[in-house]
Amino acid sequence: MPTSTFLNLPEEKKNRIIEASIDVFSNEYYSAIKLSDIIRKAKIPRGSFYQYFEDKKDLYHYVFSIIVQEKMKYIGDMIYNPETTPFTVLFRDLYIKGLNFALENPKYVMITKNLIHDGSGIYNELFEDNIELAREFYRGYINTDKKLGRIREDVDTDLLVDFVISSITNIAFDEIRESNALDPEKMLKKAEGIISILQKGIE
Amino acid sequence: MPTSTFLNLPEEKKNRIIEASIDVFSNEYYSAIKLSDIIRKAKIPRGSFYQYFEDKKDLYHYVFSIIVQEKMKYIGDMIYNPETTPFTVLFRDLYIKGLNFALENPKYVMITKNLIHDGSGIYNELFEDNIELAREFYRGYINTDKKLGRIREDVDTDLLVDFVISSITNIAFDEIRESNALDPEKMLKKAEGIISILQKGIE
DNA sequence: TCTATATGTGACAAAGGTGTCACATGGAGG
DNA sequence: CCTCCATGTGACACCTTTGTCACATATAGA
Repeated sequence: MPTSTFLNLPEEKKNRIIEASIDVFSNEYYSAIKLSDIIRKAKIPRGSFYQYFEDKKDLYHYVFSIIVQEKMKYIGDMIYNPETTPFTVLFRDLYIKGLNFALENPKYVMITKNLIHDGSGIYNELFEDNIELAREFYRGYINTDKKLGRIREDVDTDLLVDFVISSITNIAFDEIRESNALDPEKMLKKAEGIISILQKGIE
Repeated sequence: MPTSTFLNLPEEKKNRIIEASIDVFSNEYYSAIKLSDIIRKAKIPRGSFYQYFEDKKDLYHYVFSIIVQEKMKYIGDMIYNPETTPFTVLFRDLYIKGLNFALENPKYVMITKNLIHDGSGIYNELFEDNIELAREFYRGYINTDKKLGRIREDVDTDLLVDFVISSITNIAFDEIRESNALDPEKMLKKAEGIISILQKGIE
């Protein structure tokens, strides 16, 4: 948690620090991030930083929470009735929504990517809870679909959940790994292909 | 590439260095690996190391190539006729084979995991070519299956290939992330679930 | 104006790693 | 027994980063 000293800072200075952090975070994976770079970019003295945050991790948690909030705000207005909305439709809409958010905030995508591709375990620290929530969320829709006969009863719910989460995560990263940018059309096509396989199988 | 000095070393000493490297590589992601640790474990003087290898990356490439060779030897005897072997069967067998290799060599799994979860780009450096080969390999089977009517013509081949590769990779890592060990039964069940979804879809 | 408290500042010690180099050792051949 | 070359050795100089601390500055209230 940032100190109250930080929170009371003039907006301009706070933003300078947050922007600099986002910049650096999006260019380096977590373990490789150097406070010195952030301090230089934000143009604050070293001593000041330690008056605002405990250390790198503290800063990271804070900045990341800002990003999560923004994404929540963005996705938040999607409320579907499980009874009337099949899981595949929800998945598709959520995917497109996430895709748009990613396109509007490419740096956030890079940050998440750099976070996942870090060996230090910070990823689990930040995501464990969120992922469990997401799982729960999807499980509800899948189970409703099963009851309504929209999904075969013998499909393993947890497996499907994992599959969906990992697909949604990986499409963007594969895309970035290959071209270092997001091509929305390509990604959408990919997502639709996966949904189609999901629905009908390959046989 | 190791120097000839290294290659001419008595087996015992060479192995000590390789074993120490494997040990360290399996406990740290690439960027966090310290030569000092390897040197200490292998009980060789610092100066000697630099007589054998250029640097950490040189050593890593070498040790990794040994692992790849071993895996090739292990998997190598699987030759199937695409005409008579459906893709799903191949996939399943290959998966089980890979699973057994992983169970027999847990350290190698950790090394690969630490490699993937590293932000430095070493992963692409080591794998790019291999992955393209694997893609080509799968594509052949899928296309044959399409011709023989075993897979729907409108399934996107490249997508299916990516999907299969990422599944095969991720099952093990998900498993490790959760329990830090491999539970073969669980993993096999998961793979079969995915194959079943692949075949019939969820509807 | 003075004082107390909060905040700003950057030099610095400490930590921890890397690659090198001058010197040591060993064995083969004259 | 001597020489030469390959190999062994570890102290060390160098670099980079971190977190701290003594001191500077600003602001508000007495």
